[in-house]
Amino acid sequence: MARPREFDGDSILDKAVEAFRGKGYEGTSLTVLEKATGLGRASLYGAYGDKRALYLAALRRYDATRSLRLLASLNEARTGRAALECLFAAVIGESVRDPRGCLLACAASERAAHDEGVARCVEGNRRRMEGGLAAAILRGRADGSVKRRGDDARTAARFLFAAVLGLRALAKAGCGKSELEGVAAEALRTLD
Amino acid sequence: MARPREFDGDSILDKAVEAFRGKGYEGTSLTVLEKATGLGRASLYGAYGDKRALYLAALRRYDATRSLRLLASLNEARTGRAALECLFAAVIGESVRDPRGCLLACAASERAAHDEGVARCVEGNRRRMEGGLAAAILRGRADGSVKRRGDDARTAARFLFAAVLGLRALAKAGCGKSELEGVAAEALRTLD
DNA sequence: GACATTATTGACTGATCGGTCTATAATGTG
DNA sequence: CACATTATAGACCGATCAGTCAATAATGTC
Repeated sequence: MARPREFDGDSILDKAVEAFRGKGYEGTSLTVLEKATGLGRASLYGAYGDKRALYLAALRRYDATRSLRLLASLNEARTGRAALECLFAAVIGESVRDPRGCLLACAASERAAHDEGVARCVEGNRRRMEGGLAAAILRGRADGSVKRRGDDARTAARFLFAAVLGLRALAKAGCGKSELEGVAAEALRTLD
Repeated sequence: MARPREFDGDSILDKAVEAFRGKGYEGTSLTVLEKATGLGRASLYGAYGDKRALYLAALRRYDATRSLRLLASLNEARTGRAALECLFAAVIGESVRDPRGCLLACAASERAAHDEGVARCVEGNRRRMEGGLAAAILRGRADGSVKRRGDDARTAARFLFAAVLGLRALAKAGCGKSELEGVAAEALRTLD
């Protein structure tokens, strides 16, 4: 047998995520990634291949942890409507707290147009988010907390996802918490 | 007197905009910018100072032309409501046509968090857009094409701007035209 | 404990980065 | 036409980029 890895792959990816969130793909050098992860360059290359692969792995890890946690929280609230309100509140809190924003959103903006792997990851995240939001809307219709039944839940869910992305972008454009809350309230009003 | 410039500043900035839209600030080298603008490096430095200043000038130029044109078109439609519908249709067409997306949105995502000048430009654009959208909403209320009067026009306008940003982000996440149109329709429904 | 195998470290590579410098060209003024 | 001034072109700069390599360290198997 050979010498075993000295690190845990996921915790390294979590550190890489934090590094990439700071300055994006092009703006984050391997020297920075070495310092952030505490690993030598050759270890990173041995484990992930090259910078692009490391970025993709970090992106998938980010998607797997943060976005799934967001979706899981949808099932904790008492009603479908309350779940959606919680999600918007969480997104706003996050956006206000950390000006670097969502790695998936940054990846979409910076790289989706010319990196197939990033595009696929971003699209997969969108579909999963839409699915979770649609489920919450259907639950709300069933428990009476979501009155509107006019259009199909998938479109309504896609609209809410657009609102989430819009909120994140607004935060980058200097909107404060109370303004974001007003926008979220307006978006949620479409459920009435 | 001295030797005159051989180029027109604005048309150079337009070319720089196209270059930066391709790969962002960090991903666009001065060699690429030389090729895109047709100018030598020293000319670019003489005219704009450094890369960051050139980027900022290109961003302001982009804001001054494209965003103002978008706002001006708001005044051409017959009703306030029609103006807003046109604007959403224009944004969707643009997003579907060009996968690189809006330079202001990219700048916000990539650089607003650590570049004061970019942050100011992005915020200024947001305020101007919100102002234009609020005016269209008020016009719609006056001509009867916008029924809803519940909340203040500024918040409604900010919501619509978030929807525009959300649509652009959705396009990057692989949404097709018809899906974007569904989302835009949902957003405009808040005016009823 | 010798061996095969893999991880780690840190020096090293050529390429490219943003930015500068020098030499030359082009202008209006006197 | 000489001059002061500024623009242009292209060579050049040190720094940094992503990626590689050779030497060493750590493991399980036999």
